[in-house]
Amino acid sequence: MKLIEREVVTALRRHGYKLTPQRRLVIQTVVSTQNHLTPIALYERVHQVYPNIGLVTIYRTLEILAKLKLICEVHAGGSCGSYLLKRPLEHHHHLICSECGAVVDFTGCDLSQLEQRLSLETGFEINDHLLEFIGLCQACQKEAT
Amino acid sequence: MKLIEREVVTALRRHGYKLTPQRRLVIQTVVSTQNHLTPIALYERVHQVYPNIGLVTIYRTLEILAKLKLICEVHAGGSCGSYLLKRPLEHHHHLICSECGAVVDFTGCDLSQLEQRLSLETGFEINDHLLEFIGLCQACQKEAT
DNA sequence: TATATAAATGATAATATTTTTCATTTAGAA
DNA sequence: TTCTAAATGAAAAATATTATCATTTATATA
Repeated sequence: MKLIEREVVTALRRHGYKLTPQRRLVIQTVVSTQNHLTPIALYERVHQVYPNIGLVTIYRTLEILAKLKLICEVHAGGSCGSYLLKRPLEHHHHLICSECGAVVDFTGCDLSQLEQRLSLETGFEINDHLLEFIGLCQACQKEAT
Repeated sequence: MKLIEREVVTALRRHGYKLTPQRRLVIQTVVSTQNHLTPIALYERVHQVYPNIGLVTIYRTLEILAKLKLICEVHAGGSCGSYLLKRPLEHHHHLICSECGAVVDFTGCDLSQLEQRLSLETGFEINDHLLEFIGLCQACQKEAT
């Protein structure tokens, strides 16, 4: 089992959730893809290994993983409602390929200065932000030629 | 008619779309709110003035306005599928109140340096980005006390 | 290891959202 | 004013998500 998979499993159990074969499979599938997946895409993959699984179980598992902040939702390029493993641990953002859905994480974007400026200018109490870049990954650039 | 409303109307006609009373009302409604609106919220408002309008017309009008880039979609804080007038003209971003849905536009965030860095590091060809801040507007902060 | 129990599952139905279809109406050009 | 392509609204269809509930199962504990 991958280290990161074990971390997810551990987090689940620490919060009192049972580790069923279905959940294990969903986690394995999410861990082993770099792409963002919709619940249905995830279902299709898991279904091939475990044909008896219900789509509801996917939704429920995603809900738990989201609550525990083990996955992130992506939005850019019409991808709302797609999820992606949150490769721990720090605050990070995503660079998304509009063609194949591959996601690269990045850190080191300091928005705090901007945040402070906006707070001052608008009086908002800023709690969170959403930053995504969208483009073509190297592989998809080559294919496009 | 507000200046900005006229601009939207003009853009519609320039692209060969007819200006129906329904479309005019949808536009008026979008122009006159600072909040982001779901198709259904928009429908409810327009419906009060024009009870005969169909929800489909809302969807179709939003589709056109989005295609002409006259409105923006917002995402942060579970607001996917909500729209907002694109107050012209420059590239800008949004600061969204999670309580009341009010949106404040801001410019002057230069991501191009970061974009360049990411391009170099990852080989991505970056085409677009999504940046939103979410928080509480002044009014909602006061109410919360 | 066997048992008890609360939690999880999957089938089904219910809800919600968005799109399609199509007959009728209408904006705007001629 | 007339004509025609475009737009509308009603209805149905397609999608996506959530709720209900009887059955099964993971796991704590005897």
